[in-house]
Amino acid sequence: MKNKVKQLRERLGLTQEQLGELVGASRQAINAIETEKNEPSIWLAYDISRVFNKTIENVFLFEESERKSRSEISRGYAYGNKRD
Amino acid sequence: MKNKVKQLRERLGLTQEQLGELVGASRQAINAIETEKNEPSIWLAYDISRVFNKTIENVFLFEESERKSRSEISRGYAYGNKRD
DNA sequence: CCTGAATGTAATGTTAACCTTACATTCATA
DNA sequence: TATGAATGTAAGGTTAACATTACATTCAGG
Repeated sequence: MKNKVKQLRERLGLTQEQLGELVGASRQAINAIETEKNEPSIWLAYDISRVFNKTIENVFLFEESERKSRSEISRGYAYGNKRD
Repeated sequence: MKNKVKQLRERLGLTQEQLGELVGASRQAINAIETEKNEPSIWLAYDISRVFNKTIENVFLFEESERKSRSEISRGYAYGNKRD
């Protein structure tokens, strides 16, 4: 899954290890996400996005990404729904 | 993790099974999320939120939730960051 | 060129989110 | 009250996201 973690981390002058400490994850877990080898758990995605003061959707780019091991999923069932 | 899936699903008149079909998950997976037995993967959380035309953070309530098996994590490192 | 810090990656093990199957319970309605 | 649909839940299996440890590579400073 594409994401902006590396870019945002470097903007804050953090190493992978420092970011890992901030979110309670290992350096390797951060690295695997940045290099798109792993997809983060929802909590790790949330914690990372909080470090950057962004939403999950603004750090992890679902639209531009491909799902690893599943086929096509319908999008936008509630297209008329105007609530956030 | 607390979430609004049941409430939003019923608002659309969907069954757990129908929502599962829309997002490519089993009925039991939807049920486990609604009853807070499982935390969704990031993709399942995303797909569910798209059905409801909402953001992940508006369907899954991290702030009000407790993490299942981890301790305290620092929040808001980049507190001065005004970008979304 | 050294040297250390940062990064990339591999191996191995654990755990939880999924799956399928199956059965019990709740609930609306005929 | 019967009956079917929806929901809740349990058991057993698979898989991927983690952890830890270890080693190789890259890169900036002295």
